[in-house]
Amino acid sequence: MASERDPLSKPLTISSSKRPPVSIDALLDRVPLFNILSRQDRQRLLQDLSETRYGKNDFIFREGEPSEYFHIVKEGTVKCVKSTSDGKECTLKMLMPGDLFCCDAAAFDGASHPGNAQPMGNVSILRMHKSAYFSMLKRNPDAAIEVIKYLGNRLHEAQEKNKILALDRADQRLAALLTDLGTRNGINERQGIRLPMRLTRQDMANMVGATTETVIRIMSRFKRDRLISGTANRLVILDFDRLKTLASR
Amino acid sequence: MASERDPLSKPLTISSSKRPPVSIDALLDRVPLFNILSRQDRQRLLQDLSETRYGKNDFIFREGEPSEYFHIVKEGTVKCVKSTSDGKECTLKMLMPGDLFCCDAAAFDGASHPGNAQPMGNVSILRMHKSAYFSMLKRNPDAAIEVIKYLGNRLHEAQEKNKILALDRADQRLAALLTDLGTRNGINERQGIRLPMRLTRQDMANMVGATTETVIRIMSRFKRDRLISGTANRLVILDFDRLKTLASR
DNA sequence: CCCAAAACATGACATTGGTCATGTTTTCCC
DNA sequence: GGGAAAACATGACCAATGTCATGTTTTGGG
Repeated sequence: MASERDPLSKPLTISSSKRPPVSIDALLDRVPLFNILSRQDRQRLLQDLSETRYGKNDFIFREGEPSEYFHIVKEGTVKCVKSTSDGKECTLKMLMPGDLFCCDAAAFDGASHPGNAQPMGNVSILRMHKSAYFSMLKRNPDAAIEVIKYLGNRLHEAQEKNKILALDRADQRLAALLTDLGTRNGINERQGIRLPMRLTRQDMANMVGATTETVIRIMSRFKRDRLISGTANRLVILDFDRLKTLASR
Repeated sequence: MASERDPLSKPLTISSSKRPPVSIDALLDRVPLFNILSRQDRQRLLQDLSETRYGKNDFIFREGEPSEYFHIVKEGTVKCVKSTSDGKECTLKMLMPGDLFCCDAAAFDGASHPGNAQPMGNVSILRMHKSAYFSMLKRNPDAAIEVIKYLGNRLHEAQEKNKILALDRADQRLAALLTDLGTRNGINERQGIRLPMRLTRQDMANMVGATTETVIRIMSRFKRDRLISGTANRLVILDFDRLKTLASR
């Protein structure tokens, strides 16, 4: 189920140590929002985009900071995180190359970021000031409609996750996370579907609303049952179908 | 905190038995999306909008049905529900007069509804075929930007709810629900803030991801602690601040 | 106004998952 | 390649919440 994504996601994924250079043009080609722009508008756009690199412990932005820019992930993985005063964290979404963020309301009125954006490893981000973004949308109703579609999809995702958090057990939530990541980003290998991003038990715990210990216990069970293998750096789904069945009861 | 909403929400809220007639124009005045349209476009819009009434046990649409229309709540309350094969339900959102739904991707490509839309009592819904909606957005980039803002807000709401479901205890989730409803829709009265919609323990359970019994127990405790009073038909928040503190630890 | 249905309530018990403690393995950086 | 830090692992215990059973109160339609 992930095979049709391979040729696209491979060159944009940060691999172990060496990272092939990615042109901005090659990225924009893959993003529907930019594909529909006229040649002229797309040239103008390139003027307004700037690229920034971040490392493991940086913040792209923090919760509460004013939201001034529209962002696109160019390389690497970015996580959207909310945290509580007592140190607990909840990872809302992992953004992959081509994903947009802050394409919404906060970019227009004076609102602030509702959560942190943090790199998972080395990432490269394109950004554009909201005024340039805003005027691009005004010139291109079709682009605005692409943003509406994108936001609609993100909303449905968030609502689906709501349902899972509200109704499912921890093992089902974890199975849903793994099959989702496998479907979106997995790379087919002989043994199964490999997840291309580093993902610790702690990372998973933050994504499914459970403690690290609980996730470790469940992953140990999954490993005993030959559903998965490996740890953070090399996580492979051995039996996608059985995992999927567990997730959707 | 709810006082500034009173003059607006009162005439549009379905009251106990008699419901004052509401003109479509009066509703559209309050919806940012329509306020920015030219007089001419707004006239055209009125041609394309049709009104439908639904009662307690109807479905406005069901999960899986093709998504053909853009909707606006005119009167009453609509709930967005997802359910599982084994009969459990999760209420994602309560929509009030002026709220939009299906303003997203599903309205453009051939996608289907990701959940049910069900009335909570008698409601009146305006709808517009996606082709008319689509062309209105193309003619009015500003309208498209309003939709982007609206969807952005809905996404933030959904993400905030994600965080609450992932990290908070049932009593905190319930306190968060009550203060949220109180802030958005509450009506100030002598004893406290009354919630204007009928809301059973079961309804609340479906909104916070808990069982009816758990919600009954927590509500009994809240009642003993003089945080709230009343049941479904007349629910009053007696101590908003304490409830808010409980919610946000 | 009456009565059936829905909503609310409460207890006993089972299960899930959190907490804390302690130990092993893996990773990664110098 | 060696050592500290991070990640993984497991047990004991307990708090939170689900499940099931049973009973009372409230509501709303005829």
